[in-house]
Amino acid sequence: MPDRGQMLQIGEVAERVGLSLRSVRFYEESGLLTPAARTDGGFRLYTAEQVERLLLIKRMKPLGFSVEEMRELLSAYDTLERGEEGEELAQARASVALFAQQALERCEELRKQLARAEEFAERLAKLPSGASGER
Amino acid sequence: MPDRGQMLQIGEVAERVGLSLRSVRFYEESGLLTPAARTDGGFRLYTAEQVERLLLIKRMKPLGFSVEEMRELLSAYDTLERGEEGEELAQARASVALFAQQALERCEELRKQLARAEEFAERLAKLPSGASGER
DNA sequence: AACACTATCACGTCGCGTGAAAGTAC
DNA sequence: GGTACTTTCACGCGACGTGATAGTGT
Repeated sequence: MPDRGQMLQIGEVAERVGLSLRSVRFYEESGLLTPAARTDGGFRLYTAEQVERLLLIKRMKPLGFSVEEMRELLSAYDTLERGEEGEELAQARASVALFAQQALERCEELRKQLARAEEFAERLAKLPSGASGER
Repeated sequence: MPDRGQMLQIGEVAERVGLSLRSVRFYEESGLLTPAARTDGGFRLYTAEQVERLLLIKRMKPLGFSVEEMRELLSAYDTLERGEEGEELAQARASVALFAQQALERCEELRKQLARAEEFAERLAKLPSGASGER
């Protein structure tokens, strides 16, 4: 049981991670992380590890994984970190490997999108000076 | 009035552009483009120019502009292409310039996201072989 | 007792997805 | 007259945003 002096309320957490309060609560509703504790009054309290977990979630977002997919991955991740064995371990490894491959594919997609976006942005930037001669 | 032999129905258009039928209709609902004509039975008919316009919309999407913002930009774009003058022209140019700058900023954001995503994907890929020694 | 912070509903938004039921084109 | 394509509702969804109203912490 961590000391409450070490723990952060949702506001501090949200600011450090760069998420809205609503998002943090939403991820909790969705089963991605539960605050380690609550104050007597009911305020959520988070450990440093949970802040890390939120950062991980935030890094996953650009890859376009759904909340459900994140939950799966985080669950497998947890299984690995807890040092499970046998069937559980094998499944977790398989799951993580699958996500890793998908992640690489989505990075590829992101690169394409970025390329198209850059092209578009440049064409836009070139336009306003002389407008009529464009095709 | 273009010849209907030259024009395409929504299915063909969607396939060429790579959007769903629903998306094409949605962009119409949102005021981004109106089909050039309809058949007697009510089928939407699109010109080649409108296909181009849809491609433009599709290229804007990765930059994260809202439909309302797209409408603004397309409107300004149209003003430039129609060779307006005076006040209208000035406003349109200003608008396009603003969007151009925002587009560049969002490209910058996209690059950052991609970088974080790549880092994440790599870490994921390295994980499943040896799991316990991780941080 | 003032003040910022937080709690839980619960409805709103945006960009479509997904039928359903009917009409159209060839 | 079959069948592939299209039409208009209209509700659903994901990932939060946005109040409203009330309780908490110092």
